[in-house]
Amino acid sequence: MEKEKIDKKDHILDVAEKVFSEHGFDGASTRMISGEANVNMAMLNYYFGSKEGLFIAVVERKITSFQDILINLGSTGMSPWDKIEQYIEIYGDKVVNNNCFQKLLYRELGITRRTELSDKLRSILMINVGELTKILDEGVRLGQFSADIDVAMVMATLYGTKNYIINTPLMASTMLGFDVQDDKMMEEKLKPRIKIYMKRLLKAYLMTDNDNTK
Amino acid sequence: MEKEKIDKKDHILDVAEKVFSEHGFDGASTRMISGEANVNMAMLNYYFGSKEGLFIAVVERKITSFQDILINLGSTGMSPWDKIEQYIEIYGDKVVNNNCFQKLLYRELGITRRTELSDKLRSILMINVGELTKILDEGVRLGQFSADIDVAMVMATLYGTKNYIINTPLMASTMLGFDVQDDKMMEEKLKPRIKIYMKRLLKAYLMTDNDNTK
DNA sequence: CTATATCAATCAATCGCTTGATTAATTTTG
DNA sequence: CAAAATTAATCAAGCGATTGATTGATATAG
Repeated sequence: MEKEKIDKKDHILDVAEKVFSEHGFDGASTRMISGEANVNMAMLNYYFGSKEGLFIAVVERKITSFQDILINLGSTGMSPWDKIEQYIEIYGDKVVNNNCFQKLLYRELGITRRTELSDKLRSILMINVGELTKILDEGVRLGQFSADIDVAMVMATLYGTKNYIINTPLMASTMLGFDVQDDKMMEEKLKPRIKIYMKRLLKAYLMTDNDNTK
Repeated sequence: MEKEKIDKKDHILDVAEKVFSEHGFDGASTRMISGEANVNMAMLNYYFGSKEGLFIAVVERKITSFQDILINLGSTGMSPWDKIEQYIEIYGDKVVNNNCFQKLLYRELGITRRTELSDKLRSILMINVGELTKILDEGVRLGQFSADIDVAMVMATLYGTKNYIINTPLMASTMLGFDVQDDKMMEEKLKPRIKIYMKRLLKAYLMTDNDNTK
């Protein structure tokens, strides 16, 4: 029973994650979620207290899977650039596998209100940001990266490029020429392409001397 | 009177654009909009038919201002790279001035349903995409850009980097070290920084030979 | 020049419906 | 039996939308 309870809660969270990511927090109704999960509507409140509680539970379940990805990366003996490549590898995989969560994460992060929730979401993402900053700064300090790189903007590019593809799949599919929402395509075509591209893009930017002729 | 009528509709559209971008389509209520615009709720339906009609009106009002930005760019005698630089200049300005619209545009574009609306939004954006593709292809053809660039991904980077900053201002502000939502900061610091960064980033990627050692 | 008719604009009131949440009763479990 | 889990029924609140009445300006008619 204890096991079943957990499984049931987990099942609800799976469904909620999907519905939230498809319709947004406001667009998704508790009836939608309970209906799709085949549970009574009252169970959502019974387990999670409220709709917002359910949403937070969805988010918090993912935290751990994101927290410890990059912690160890900083302490290895790799060169800064190798760390970046490794980061892109890990990040590329994570993105594809959790794209539905990523979508919901960044959509709600854009909403102006909901400060309590936004703070929680932001703190999760900031872990990755901080780790990446350290790597980039180290690269500059060691003279392996160009001295005048814009660290903050590099991260905006890394996260932004991924978000653009994940969050506006209809645009991305038209541009790329295949359906980025299709799981098979995603795994076989999108994932490697993102990785190759991001590596080349960052390598060119980080390791090219930018003469300031202007 | 005729003038006042137009101004009133325009005023409603201004308010609606702001409220929609802050709360999303579902999160914004017609009462919110009519209240903030100081008009009777029924006026929204009287003028625009429905909530969705109002939303579409907000979007369509912007179309023209986006359509003809880049049309002429393709037909000038400039080199592909100069066109790209010019594109970044124009795009950078547009972004800052219409960031609230951009936000609402991409948020709703991410929603899976709403096909009618998404199609309209997508068609607007595709105009820019097509123009930029032509420029990049031309650069490759003329041998000024590296032959193995990923055109689609370059565009995802261009649009995605901007979107990341605009759509997740709380993240971007933390990373950049100043409030990207502040109009003054936006104009004086963000705008030039985006332009400089994007030019360097694209220049490095487009004009660096990418050896495929792997 | 009045008087009448027409029309877009505006309003308060209210419609039917959905929302998130709660209740009280029932079933399941240990 | 007692506790936990589950259910159907119900709640007030808020939603988008519609209604019928009213306004004031303009056009028409006598």
